Amino acid sequence: MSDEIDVGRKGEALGIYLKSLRSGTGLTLREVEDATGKDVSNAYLSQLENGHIAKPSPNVLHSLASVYKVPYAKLMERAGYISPNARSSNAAKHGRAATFSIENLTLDEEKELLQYLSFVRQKAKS
Amino acid sequence: MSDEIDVGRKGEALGIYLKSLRSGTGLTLREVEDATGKDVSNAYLSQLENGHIAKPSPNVLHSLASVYKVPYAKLMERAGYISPNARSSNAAKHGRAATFSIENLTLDEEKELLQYLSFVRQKAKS
DNA sequence: ACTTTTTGCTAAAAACGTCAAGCGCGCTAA
DNA sequence: TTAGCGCGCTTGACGTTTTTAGCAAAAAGT
Repeated sequence: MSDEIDVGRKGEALGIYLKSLRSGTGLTLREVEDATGKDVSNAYLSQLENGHIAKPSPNVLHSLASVYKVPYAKLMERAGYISPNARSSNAAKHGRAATFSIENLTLDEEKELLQYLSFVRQKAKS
Repeated sequence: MSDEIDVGRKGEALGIYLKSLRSGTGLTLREVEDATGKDVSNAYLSQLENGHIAKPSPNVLHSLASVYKVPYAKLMERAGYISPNARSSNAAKHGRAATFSIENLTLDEEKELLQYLSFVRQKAKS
């Protein structure tokens, strides 16, 4: 269909956002690579910023989010992992069986989880 | 498009749990396959995690339980083999600060939370 | 000027997760 | 029994992500 070198399109929004974040800090690609502890290579980050990757893995997004100091969920949203107004058709609650594997949480994990939950629910309101 | 996730239905709870367990260890599908001694193929594990398998065989669950170092009965329970209340005291498995107020989660919220937890845990490694 | 280093970037290969197709085994019905 | 269906499970792909190795141009020394 149509042409060929139609860059990203999907990852374009994410890419531009990432690029703006980086230039906001003045860091180079390799400096960001180091800042993530080699979690994200400079080459890969370049592909990311230019929209060549549609859906980077959440791990990558998490690393970048902490480097740029933006909420992880924001990057997740731009990458299309969570729909901005994902009020699930499935409004049914099943409160009782929520005794999930959310035992064995560290304090930090619990904190981050609740933070993330509030984000999700805030989204759902809209 | 359409990252709609209404798959499985039955194996959904088990699948998400398995997925969170795996990314908790940072292993890949093929690495888990090797870890089980080729007991569980990577493709099958993928189907498992995505809820495409209603009732995996107990020996598969047993292999995975030993790889992930979780009680075998727990996986059996999630797979629907044994009733949830047929377990010993729920007092404290690991004594962590685990109080989590997730009484009224929707199914989708619960799913997203567990996924997010996976990422957090994988990130926290090393 | 001429090196040397650093920057952003890219092509190719590797690794990843998942899908499609099929095999095998237990079931159920006649 | 035998024929068929259903479903767990494997194998072999396919498309995407991520790594590796390096490129040309700009920057910085000398």
